[in-house]
This record gives sequence, structure tokens and C-alpha cells, in this order.
Amino acid sequence: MTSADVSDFRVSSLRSACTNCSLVQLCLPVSLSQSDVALLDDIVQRRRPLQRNDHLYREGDDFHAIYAVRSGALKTYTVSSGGEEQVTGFHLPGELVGLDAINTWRHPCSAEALETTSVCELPFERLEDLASEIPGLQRQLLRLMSREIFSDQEMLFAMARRTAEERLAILLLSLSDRFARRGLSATRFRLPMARSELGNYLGLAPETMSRLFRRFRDQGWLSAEGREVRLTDVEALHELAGRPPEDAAAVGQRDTGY
Amino acid sequence: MTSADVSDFRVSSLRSACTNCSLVQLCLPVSLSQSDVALLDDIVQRRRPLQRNDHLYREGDDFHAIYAVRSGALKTYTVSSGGEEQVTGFHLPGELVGLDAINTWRHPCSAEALETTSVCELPFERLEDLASEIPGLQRQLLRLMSREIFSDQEMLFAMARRTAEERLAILLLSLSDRFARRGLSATRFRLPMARSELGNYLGLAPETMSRLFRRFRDQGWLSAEGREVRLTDVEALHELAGRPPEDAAAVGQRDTGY
DNA sequence: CGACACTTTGACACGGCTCAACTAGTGTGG
DNA sequence: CCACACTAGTTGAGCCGTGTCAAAGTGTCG
Repeated sequence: MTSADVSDFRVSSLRSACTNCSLVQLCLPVSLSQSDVALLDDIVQRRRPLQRNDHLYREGDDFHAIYAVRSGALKTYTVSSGGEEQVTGFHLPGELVGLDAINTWRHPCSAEALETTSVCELPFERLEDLASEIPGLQRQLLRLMSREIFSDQEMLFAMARRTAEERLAILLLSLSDRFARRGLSATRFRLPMARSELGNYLGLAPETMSRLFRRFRDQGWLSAEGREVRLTDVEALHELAGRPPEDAAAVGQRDTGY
Repeated sequence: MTSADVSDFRVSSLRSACTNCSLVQLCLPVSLSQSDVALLDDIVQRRRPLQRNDHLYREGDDFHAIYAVRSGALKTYTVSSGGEEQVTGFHLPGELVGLDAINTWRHPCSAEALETTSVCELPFERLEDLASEIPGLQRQLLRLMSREIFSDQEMLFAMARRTAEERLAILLLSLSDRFARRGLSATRFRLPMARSELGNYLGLAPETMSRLFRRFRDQGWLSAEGREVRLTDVEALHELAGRPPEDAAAVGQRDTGY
């Protein structure tokens, strides 16, 4: 056994082994060579899992790292001056959080675990340094941030112009996509968040959410008990999500981006 | 005259001379040394000015550069499958556009001049290369994208939870800020966009915009004729923008980010 | 001057919010 | 082990803010 082997062994319990992580192609997709990923490995830190309602960071905290969700789920939210909570996003395994803090070096929102959740911590300064050395990594970072911008704008469009029904359809399809990308079922999944949190995110009252779910069930588009959801008519949901209301005759569908 | 001087002179007509541009601290704020800016200079290309309604790029175009607005104003927008236009942003001098295209190497939205507008073109691949060499530039890029993410999320919040009045107040204050940052008046400015475009951006019908402006005028919060606007009670607008409706007693105010 | 796009105003309809009451889980302490 | 509280979800009634439609007014540019 060489000394390199020993050192590798010693460190491996501390680091997250991106090399073996099935999510690496989600959180930092493609384009990194084996050896580049190994370099990344060295700066990634694991943290002990968060329990439900634990915070990964809070609004106003100093920013020093971005995080990749390994398992579980997070929500990010801000609190308005009135104490009212606004959910700004849900984050599933393979997705990054904290990108919005780079600008000010302070987290502009809080991140809270919706269930038992483990994350990888990527210390930002070291990530930056590494990105300077590995062009592919720099590019990935920029791409991911670009994607975030794009999907926020899609969402913005949805909030501005879509009815409650359409918003729910869009969200369900987005979740479906994101589950599928991890190799899970696109039609049966368990929502990690409460109805009221979904509603909050979509800008809808919890009562409206409840009525929507019933309407969707009555239409045969899904069956749901509690957080367990089964999409039974994905096509109909795409219909709803894909086109603005006054446009029911048109063809074509949009992807939710994420 | 040294040969360096000659060369400088020769090139200067082709390049945009970031060094002398009063906007450089806006479009790529601080942290770049004189010599770094000079390197940036070398990759920046000027283009001849766009006339009103000219497109800088169109949805679906191949992406090869991001752009900094030098003068004038742009709007970005997407067209839904029904042919309906959705404005996704307004872009004033010192602001960047095209960041949302990095992910897919295609522009997900169109960019159109609202008035005679000149821009600097920053070829993205060369910018990436340069960013690898100049850590400060890489950091700036990431910061700017982070800021974009943050402000999109703020906007999202606004669309989800704010009334029409509040949205208009937020937008007016945002514009006021952005004009002020360029050294223009924060209280008197000319809107580069039509009312209906403002409304489109805010997710409001043009008729609603019209009624809002009248209401704001009746309240003495502003005076406006055509696109010429004068904010006469900024405090009241902050009141509106800064806190959700049910919260009129609370103190504190939020910044619109941009 | 005429054409055309933008803005304003009014009347009306309706989606989604609010308020309120009830139900179903879920955990807690006596 | 049950009573109680507490939270999340459901359902109904009524209201209000905005969208929609229609039509008239106002620039503005060729």
C-alpha cells in the first residue's frame, strides 16, 4: 500500500466521494473528467443529516458555501417584514441551493429541511479557486446559474399569467420531471411538502389548493391521498401547463425548465 | 509617440474602451484592476446602435455573447405557444442581458430595443477564458448571475403575493433606483417602455395600468404625462412596496434588488 | 392629414381570497 | 389509555380586485 493509498483512505471517510455519487451528473452534470471530479471531491464536505424543520442556513447568515442536496428535500423561503413566509423554492436531490447568496455574501433566504435531508457542502471560495483551474467546472457553475435564472423566469411567467389550475399542473409536472431524472417514477411520488407550502410557493391560498386537488381528482387527472400522489393523466396536465387559457386550440407544449 | 500608442490608437476605434466607460462599474462593478479592464477591453466589441423595435437577438437564436447596455433600453420577452408576448425584463444602461442563454447555448427569449440603444458585445467563450485567468472577473460574473437570481426571486414574490398597486410601486422604485445609480434623477425620469409593456411585465392588463396611474396621481404619489414620470411621494411608494397589505403597522422596507 | 398604436374610461363577470366552521390525523400529558 | 390540544386539510358563503369587452380619446409618424 503506497502512502497515497493511505492518505486516500484516511480522507475518504471525511469526503463525500462525488466519484461514486449517483447524483453528480445531476448537481454538476457531464463535462468533468474523472480526475476533475476527484479534485472536486477534495473540497466537498459532508454534514450530518438535517432533521425535519432543521435549518441549513437562515436568512441573513453569512454565506460561505453552496450546497447540493444528496437526499431528502429542502424548501427555501423568505420572511416579509410582516412575518409572513414566502416559499421561494423546493430543492430535491441533485439540486443546488445557496446560489442566490453569492452576490451579497449573505443568504437572502432561509433553507429548511422538509424531511430528513443530507447535503454536500461546497465551500465557495475553494470552489471558485477550483473553477479557475478547471474550465469545465467554471462552465458548469455558470450553466447552473443560468438555468436557475431561466427557470425563475419561467416561474415568473407562470405567476403573472397563469390561472391557479395551470400553476398546479406546471408544478406537478416539474416535480414529476425532477423525480424521473433521479430514476424515480414520473407518475407516482410522495410530495415532500405540505399542501399549504405548495400553495404558498404558487401564490395560492391553502383553501384554493385543496379545491384544486379535488378538481384534479374529479377530472381523473390524478389520485392523491395525503402527500402520496399519482398522476393518472399526464397528457391532460401538459395540456393545462403548456398553453395559456385563451389559446386552447393551439398545439405545442413547454417544458418547465428544471 | 511610441508604437504602443499607435497600436492603442488604431484599435481604439474598434473596441469600446471599458477603461473610459462610466458604466463599467455598473456592468462589471469594482474589483477589476486597471490592467484587467484593459484585457476585457480587448474582447469587447461594439455594435452599431439598434433602432427602436430592432432585435438584439431572438428567441431560439444561437448564443455566443452576452451584452451590456451602453445607452438606451431593451426589453426581453418570450412568446407563448399562443403567440402571446410575455415581457421578462427591462434592461437599462450598465445592465447585462443574455445570461439566461448560457445553460442551453440558445436564447430562451428575445431582446428588443425600446429606443435607440447601443450595446457592448462580450463573446462568451472569450469571456470564459478571460474569467479563468482573472479571478476577479470570474467572481464578478458569478456575482452578477447571483444578483439576477435574487432579483428574479424578489419579483416572483411580488407576482405571487402583491396587489397591482404594490407591484407598480415596486417597479417604479426599482426604476428610480436604477436611474439614480447612473447618476440620473431618482424622482424624474422618462419611462422607456409603453404602459402596456409595463403592465405585461407586471402581469396586469393595460387597462389596470391606466387605472393605477390615475389612482397614484389622485393620491399625489406621482405626476405623469405620457412616459414622463415624476415621483412626488417616494415615502408613500416605499410604504406600499415595503410591506404586505395586512401588515400596515410594521416598520422596515425592502430593496428591490436591482 | 390619415392611419395606427397606445391610452383612457365604463360596465360587467369571475377567479381566487377571506372568514368561518368542521374533520381527520398526530402527538402529549395526566 | 383516553382526553386534549394542535396542526393540516376540507368545505361552504360571500366579497373584492382584476380581467375582459367595448368604445371613445390622444398622440405620433409617415
